[in-house]
Amino acid sequence: MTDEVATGRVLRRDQLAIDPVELALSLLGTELESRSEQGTVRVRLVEVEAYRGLDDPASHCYRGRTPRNEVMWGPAGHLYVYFVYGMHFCANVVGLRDGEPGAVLLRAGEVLEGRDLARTRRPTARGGGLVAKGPAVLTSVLGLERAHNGLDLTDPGSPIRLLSGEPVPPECLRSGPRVGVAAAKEVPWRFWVDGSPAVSAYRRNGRARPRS
DNA sequence: CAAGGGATTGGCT
DNA sequence: GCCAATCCCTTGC
Repeated sequence: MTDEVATGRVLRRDQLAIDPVELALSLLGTELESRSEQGTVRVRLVEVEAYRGLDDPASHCYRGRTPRNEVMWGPAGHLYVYFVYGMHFCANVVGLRDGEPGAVLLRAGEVLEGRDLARTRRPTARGGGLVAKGPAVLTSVLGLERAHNGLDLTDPGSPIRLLSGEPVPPECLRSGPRVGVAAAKEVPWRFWVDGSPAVSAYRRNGRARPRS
């Protein structure tokens, strides 16, 4: 292996096999690294949302096990990728609570490495390749698609890995309702890093609202 | 097997 | 602010 880990170490499965709400918070500040023939893109995660299995009407696995949500039943630390709106992919890190399915949607990140490749993969995104703002932009920038579903992020040899990154100062942590979720819209399971340019605009009723 | 709608985005009004 | 793009999964008949 000639690769070098850019920042921190690859996270272990036992660090991820926790309640998705807790996992969501702990994923802020970690880094997701994608390596391919095209090159490497590495992002610092700054916005995530928890989806917690059988109790959560907004979760994909709320109604039980199906072919699509299979990966959400574990093991933890694997990548759950799904296709939405006929054109976008979204990516999650699988977490568990007492053996119940769950996952954390990755909504946004700051591009730390591979800006040019990021821009090539998502030319229309604003930010000139420096930010991945929105879950579908994030997957595009990292080159994630259907084939990556189920991939183990804790395997050091995996093309997609989760790295420990730098801790986020506690005073920068924020939480609020999840974006674009019709069910359980008051549940504050969206977590983000205050002040990051990559974080989505606050939304209500599924639409963007101007900042006051 | 048909139909509804979705954890979105970017462009246009 | 509004809406089209565009596929697939899930549900229900």
